[in-house]
Amino acid sequence: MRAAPTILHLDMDAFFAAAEQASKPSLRGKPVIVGGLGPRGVVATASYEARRFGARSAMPMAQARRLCPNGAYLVPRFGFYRSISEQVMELLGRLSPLVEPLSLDEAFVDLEAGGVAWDAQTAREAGQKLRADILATTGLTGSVGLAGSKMLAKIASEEAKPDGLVLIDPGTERELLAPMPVRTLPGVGPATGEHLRRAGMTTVADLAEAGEDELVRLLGKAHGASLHRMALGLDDRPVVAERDTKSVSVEDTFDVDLHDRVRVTNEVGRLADRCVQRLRASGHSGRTIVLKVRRYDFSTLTRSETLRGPTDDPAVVREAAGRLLDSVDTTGGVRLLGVGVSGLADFTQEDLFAQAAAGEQGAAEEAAAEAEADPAAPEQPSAVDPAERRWLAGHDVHHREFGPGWVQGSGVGRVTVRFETPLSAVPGRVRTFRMDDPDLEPSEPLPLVAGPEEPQGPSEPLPPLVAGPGETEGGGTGTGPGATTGAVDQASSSSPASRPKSRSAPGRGSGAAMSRP
DNA sequence: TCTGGGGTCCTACGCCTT
DNA sequence: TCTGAAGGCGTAGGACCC
Repeated sequence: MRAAPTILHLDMDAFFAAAEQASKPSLRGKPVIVGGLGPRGVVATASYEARRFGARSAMPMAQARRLCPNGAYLVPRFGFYRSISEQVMELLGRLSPLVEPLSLDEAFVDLEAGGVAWDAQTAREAGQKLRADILATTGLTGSVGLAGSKMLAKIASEEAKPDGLVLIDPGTERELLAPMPVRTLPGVGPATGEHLRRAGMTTVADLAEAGEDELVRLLGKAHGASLHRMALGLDDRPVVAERDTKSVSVEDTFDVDLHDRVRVTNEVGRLADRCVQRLRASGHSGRTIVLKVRRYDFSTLTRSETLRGPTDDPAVVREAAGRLLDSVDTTGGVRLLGVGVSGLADFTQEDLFAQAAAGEQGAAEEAAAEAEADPAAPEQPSAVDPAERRWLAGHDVHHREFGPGWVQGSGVGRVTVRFETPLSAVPGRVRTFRMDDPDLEPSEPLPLVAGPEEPQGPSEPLPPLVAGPGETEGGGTGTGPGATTGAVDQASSSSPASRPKSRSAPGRGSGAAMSRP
């Protein structure tokens, strides 16, 4: 196989954290951790500075705080990240009609289909231009992998991180893959990795040598066969521009386990309503209702029910979810509940039987439920006082007197704001206000880079502020109940050039198969 | 002070139909 | 008419990914 390396994989570097650093000059060069800040939150993204302390994605937030006590801890702002992602995807769309987004910060592009690359040289040029365009448009860096297949392009972009480009020369794939750990291959997670390790296979070469039959015996037909092909460097999966949604679901983990059955029932109803809202927003209806329950001991079970026809009726979904809940024992406590709909259709085929079952509860109840459903709630599942909910760590605000800034911390009736914008040359000043200060309002994120005709942001620190009661220089009100972020000023800065992420030695120095420009 | 949220895919099993 | 095989469907759970 000597396919030209015209499959491009783009991976934005520490995307959420990098976006926050670009948005907040005072956080640049400092450890930033984005994720759930509740007692059961986990890390979504850690900046490279934070990774030097050991913070990693999917790590419990409490553990990250122990490892990196001086980091800045922020809640995700998905709307903000989505707007940046759209800019990036638009740049990818200029390269080819075949763009396959994997998430907000990752995508495959078939450069050959777009006619912008046909060999290693032209692919490399397209990749370099893309990285420059992304930096100019968003102010953020992305890493690019180029290879003849999706699997290898992804491995290449991983090797390129951060802020690099790696191209895998055709014909070198097997030699390159051989010494790599089995976990390098897509589809090999902790469980499969351990399974293979017990069978004596730790490298990709071990998988290739084991043969397809042995892998099928160990892992099953589909997984075993595909893994063997991957181990040989064979991957002919095409770049697919559009994928149909298969299911829609919502779930909440509660800060404290729920024991009250009535509360559990109410939460399931609330989740069902939220699920239907998203189902409708996506233009779908669905036949199969799924209830997910994670119990106090982290054991998870699902129950599902398939209706006679697809529905997007909240009352029908609520009823089905309620019936499913009836078959689940929740004594002992529930830490997570979820409601999903699968078996999607593009239209609503009214299920007369289900409608009839809904009975007279009908419209009034539905209207009440929809009114209750809080569109702002999804990113903040736990019930908090509305006055506090407005001041989530990291979110943008505007003060009538002091201008734009962001919430550095909140708690005990106060909110601490740092007044700076993405274009500020130096970190801005910090000031603390009462949570109900009428001059302070939430605001939309500001652009990360100056547009051609946009006015520059303050290039100097804001004028000295008269120190008022509660003013802090040190940052967040990280103590007391409800505190949502920690101070960052004491954090040691780190070199942006550092490469904190551990890199697998195999593959590097195993011949010149990979090349960084 | 362990372990989020939103997905996809695969496997296994029982039941039902052909 | 009975029986067994094959296959589709519904259900439940596990693994993986970002």
